[in-house]
Amino acid sequence: MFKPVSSKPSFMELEESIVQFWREARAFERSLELRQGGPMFTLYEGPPTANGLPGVHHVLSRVFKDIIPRYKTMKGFYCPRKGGWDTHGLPVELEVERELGFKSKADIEAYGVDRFNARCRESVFRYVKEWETLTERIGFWLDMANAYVTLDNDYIETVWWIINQLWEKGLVYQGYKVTPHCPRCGTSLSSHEVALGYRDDAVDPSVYVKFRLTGYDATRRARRAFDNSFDRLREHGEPVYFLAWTTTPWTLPANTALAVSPRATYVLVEVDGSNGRERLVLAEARLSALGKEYRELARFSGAELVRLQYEALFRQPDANSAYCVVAGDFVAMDEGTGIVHIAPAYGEIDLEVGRTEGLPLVHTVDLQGVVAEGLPGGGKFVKEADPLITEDLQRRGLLLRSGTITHTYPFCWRCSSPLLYYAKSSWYIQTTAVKEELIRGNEEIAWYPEHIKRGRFGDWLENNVDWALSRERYWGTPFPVWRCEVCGHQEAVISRGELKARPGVEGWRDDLDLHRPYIDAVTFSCPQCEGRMRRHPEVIDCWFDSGAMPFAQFHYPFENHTLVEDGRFPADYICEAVDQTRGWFYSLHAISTLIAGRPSYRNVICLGHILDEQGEKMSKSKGNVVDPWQVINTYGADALRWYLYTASPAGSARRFSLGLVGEVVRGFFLTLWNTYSFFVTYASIDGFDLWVHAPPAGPTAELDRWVLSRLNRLIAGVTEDLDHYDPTSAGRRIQDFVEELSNWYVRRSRRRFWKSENDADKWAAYSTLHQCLVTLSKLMAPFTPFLAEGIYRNLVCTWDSAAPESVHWADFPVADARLMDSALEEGMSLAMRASSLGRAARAQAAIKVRQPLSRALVKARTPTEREWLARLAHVVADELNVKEVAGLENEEQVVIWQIRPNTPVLGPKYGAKLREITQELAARQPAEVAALVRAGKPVDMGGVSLAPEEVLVAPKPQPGFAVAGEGDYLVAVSTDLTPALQDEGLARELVHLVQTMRKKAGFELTDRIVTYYQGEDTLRRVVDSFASYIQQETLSLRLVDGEPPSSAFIEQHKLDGVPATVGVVKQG
RNA sequence: GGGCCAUUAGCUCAGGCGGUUAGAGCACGGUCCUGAUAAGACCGGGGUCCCUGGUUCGAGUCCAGGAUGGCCCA
Repeated sequence: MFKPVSSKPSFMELEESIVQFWREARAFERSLELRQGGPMFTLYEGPPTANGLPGVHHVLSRVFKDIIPRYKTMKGFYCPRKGGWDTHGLPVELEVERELGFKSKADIEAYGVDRFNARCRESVFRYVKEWETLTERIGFWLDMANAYVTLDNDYIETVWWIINQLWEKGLVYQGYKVTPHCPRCGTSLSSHEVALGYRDDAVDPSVYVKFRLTGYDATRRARRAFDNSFDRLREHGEPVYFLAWTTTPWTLPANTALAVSPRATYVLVEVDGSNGRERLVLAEARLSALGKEYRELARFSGAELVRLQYEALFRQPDANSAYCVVAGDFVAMDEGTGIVHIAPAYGEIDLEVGRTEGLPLVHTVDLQGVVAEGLPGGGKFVKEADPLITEDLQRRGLLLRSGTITHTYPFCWRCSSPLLYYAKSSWYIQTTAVKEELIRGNEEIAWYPEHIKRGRFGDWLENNVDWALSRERYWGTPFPVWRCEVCGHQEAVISRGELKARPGVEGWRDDLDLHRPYIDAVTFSCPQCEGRMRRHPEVIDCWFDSGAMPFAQFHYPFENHTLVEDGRFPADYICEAVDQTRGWFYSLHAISTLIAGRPSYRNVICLGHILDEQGEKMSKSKGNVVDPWQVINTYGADALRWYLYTASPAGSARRFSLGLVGEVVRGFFLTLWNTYSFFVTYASIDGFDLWVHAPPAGPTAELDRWVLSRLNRLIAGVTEDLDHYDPTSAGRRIQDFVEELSNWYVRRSRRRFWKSENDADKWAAYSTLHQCLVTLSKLMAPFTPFLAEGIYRNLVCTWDSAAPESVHWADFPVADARLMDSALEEGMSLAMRASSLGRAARAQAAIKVRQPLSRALVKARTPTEREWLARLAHVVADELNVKEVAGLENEEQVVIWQIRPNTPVLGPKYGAKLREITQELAARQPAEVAALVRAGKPVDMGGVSLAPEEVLVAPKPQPGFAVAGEGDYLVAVSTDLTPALQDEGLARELVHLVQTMRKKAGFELTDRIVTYYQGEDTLRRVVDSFASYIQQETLSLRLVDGEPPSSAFIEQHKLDGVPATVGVVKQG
């Protein structure tokens, strides 16, 4: 019937055999086919890049992606899951560059863009086999055979279509913007890339520079208001300098303005300088920046300084432009001098100021970060030029002081070059145009954990800036805008077909790879003049690729144009780690809002990161990465999955180590497995047959009704949790149930399984346990698909040929409210507590449980509890090995309250009087004092009133009892041993001994034996009076008083001090 | 510098709306139980509930400020 189950399972072997079964049975495909026609449930796979090996953090997101569709499938949904691979982007290029030993873009050009991109294309699938193997082994059901690939021409074509749509709406523009630029990689970095490279310990120069006051811009200066500030500044002597501060001296040659806070107070001070006394202007709040003594000469508001002019630090080609002071609300008073140096080419705010003030934009550094010739440090990289520029200023007396500062500064996350904020022309998508829609759409998305919605993601949307789309690189989706080299006319191409059909097209082939350099060669005639249209050479941000996947994975709208109507858009569920808030979560949201005007996903689990044992982020550079295979090969994929689901909530960072996964196996899997193995073993021995023995009308035994009530409550709880995308709570519930099932239901039911009569009660027990285990396998199927499958197939498919062959094809259990009985559950919980306290009482009296006792008394709190106690008395009696369980009305029956003064408290308070109080207290009626104290009332002692905490009350068992209490509960066991009880104890001792010997002798569970014994009269008497009990328990056909044959397994023992020789012999 | 999250026993984590003596598992020590169990039961040691202040009759829980860590943004 059931296949035998080892009590020492190898989860690895089980899992591998199930991988095999799934392959042969096409289990995943069938699970889809069976639900075809059901409501659609869509998962979007956030595509990984296969140019590196998968780590534990990838397993984390993959198993969380897996569990929800598995659950939904069992709930009747049709859940196709299309895989995907992300293949473009700077990281890929950098990896290849490193392999080739390249140092700059020039190396790539020299090597050949075609060869370079070919290597990129190869590298992104380098580990695809490893990814596929691991994906299958961890039980992530995903259609990898039809995975989308971002480098496919079809995929690129959809991206082109999207950009064309935005182009037509006027949302794509080219603008000057200051972007974080990597001088080595030669490209701008997206904000999410910049975020990867901040360092808190960047050491940079800190220089205080003097700008010499020369005059004021009379043309634009309001005549009456401030016309005397120039004179007032000069009246104490010249020269006068504005003092500004910077950490990037290399930007000083590009300075075209100084900014002050219009509302702040500025002061003119006199200090000792390199050339004697000199006069400086700076904010009053920043006087400490001088670092030396000063004498205040005059005060000005910031507004009074506006439009004053100063001498450029370095001679510039257009030095006739005004170098003047401007007002800026951004000027802060927590660092620097309150006067901010403005270089519009090298700062975001600077550029903005330049725009509003009409300042010239001067580039003094090229895109490789090399300073222009003719300037100090000319021909050198900016960081090498910094000290040379500083020295030059020093020599010319324009430096107040210089030093270094340790602060936070961004570096290129891949090559570690310091990023330069650099104004250059770039393509943008005007996402700010749909900011309100982005925010409104976010309201429709359910985030888990919820705080991400209004917090991290919501804030990000509130602070939305236009998406910098273009990258001056090679390996990426080519930017689909062509420009006429004669008249400058520009167009965004929609598709391959449209491009091919352009008049005068050259360089086109039907099998053209749309990547660079091939697409660069495609030109066509300008529709507006005689010129030729050439493509802008940029590629696009690879985040745009990933965000385009809802459409591009189906080559929409060129194919699958019904995907919105048929439910493939939007996704019901996506899941990635929290770092994707600004990555994929955003790119998906932005693109679908721009294109479809609505969000592309309804539910998101946003995972926390995996940390190592020390709580540090796992990273290759730290070398603390745990290889998932090590975990799988030690404990199995299900153990890893279970740990990831249940150890901490999905959104929390979780510490990870091999040992923690091991605890899952020991604490949970083995408990479940042993219950399962127990069932199979005994059901097989007894010939339990569900067709014949399952009770027709459901269980009647209290224990069965109890466990089924618990089971149905579990089903309801797990369903609710999973409906709310909370596998963690669901898993913990399951864990708690398994604990109860094993340590209460099975333990309490052992007698029922072992008894020799095959009555209805026995079959009910088997049937109930079977039902629990099968239901558990279904509940656990989304969590631990292998273990669940193994248990299910053995418990169901072995006898029911009509049942689904895989648990993953089965329906998820539905809770039956009629089977839930909360009163019974509470009653049983009381029985458990009484048993636990009773055992504690026995332990206190040092009487082992094997020794029967006459009775236990239990004090309950309410009449209802007393009633339940009466009904479940047999359970408690059996558990405690007592003949009778009765209610306890009056505690004094079993307990004497001992009263002591709390001397450490009373001593300091009453001093010498304490002796008197002690005597008086001893004279009082203990029960009366105890009642007062336990009720929290003071004890009045003629003149002195003792507070409850000043009197210690300790229960002491009455002679003949042992007690244990907790809260208002109290359990007492009678410790009086009658000769009859002692004999029975001895009988049980003997049974235990024989059982142990059977085990030692290596007998099978069902072997019948003959037991020989030799000893004193006591022994003989006990064996005689308990013969049938002993025979039944030990499966002894006969109990023989006499010497065992030499073939017997024989041991000498002392049973409660009574010497005995016992032998056991197997009987055929 | 700003935002979000976290901080409870050696470790991993629970602790709806504020309520009396703050819990579980693992680990540790002891005792017991066991013919399903690699398990289980009982007892014990182990706590500044991150800190400070506030609200309240009462704060692990609410509020403010701060510290530390993680993530994100600058």
